[in-house]
Amino acid sequence: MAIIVNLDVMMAKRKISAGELSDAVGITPANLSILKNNKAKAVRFSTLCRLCEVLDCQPGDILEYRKED
Amino acid sequence: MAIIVNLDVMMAKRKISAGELSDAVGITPANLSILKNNKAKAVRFSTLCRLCEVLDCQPGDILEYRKED
DNA sequence: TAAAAAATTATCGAAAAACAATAAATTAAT
DNA sequence: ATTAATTTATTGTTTTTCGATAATTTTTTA
Repeated sequence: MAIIVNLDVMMAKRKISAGELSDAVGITPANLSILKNNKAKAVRFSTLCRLCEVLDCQPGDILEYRKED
Repeated sequence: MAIIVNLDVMMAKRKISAGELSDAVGITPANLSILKNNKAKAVRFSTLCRLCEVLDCQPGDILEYRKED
């Protein structure tokens, strides 16, 4: 029962590295890593917005609700 | 260029009112209203999680990235 | 159409969490 | 083995949620 952040799939599709993504989005590599590895407890819409913009995708491509766990 | 929170569609599908939803999710009606009317600047995953649980849906059913605006 | 109910907006304070900056540690790539 | 990239950790600042509450507005109902 958790929200899963899955950036890896879209990053692979767009062939973009964590460093490039953090740079394009405008957050530090450290903070992207926290988000990417499900250590974050919230997201600002401004950040989610930039992620969707750079990755050209929807929030649903990044966020998933899981019942188990 | 913004993240749109659209709870109305799923609320209509589940035939649940704002009052009932805020009650089931465990947040005040005031805070649900802020979220529901795009006045929030972030969401905690714990809140998004409970919304998905109660509405039996995915984050993508609630959050949308819009290029225009 | 008047009264009641529901929803929205506003304000305050407190707790939570993002985020930058930085450095250290780990992992991956060359 | 070296180098580069990523992850983890720490600290301090700023942002924002969220509860509580009240006032206002909108919607529903009698």
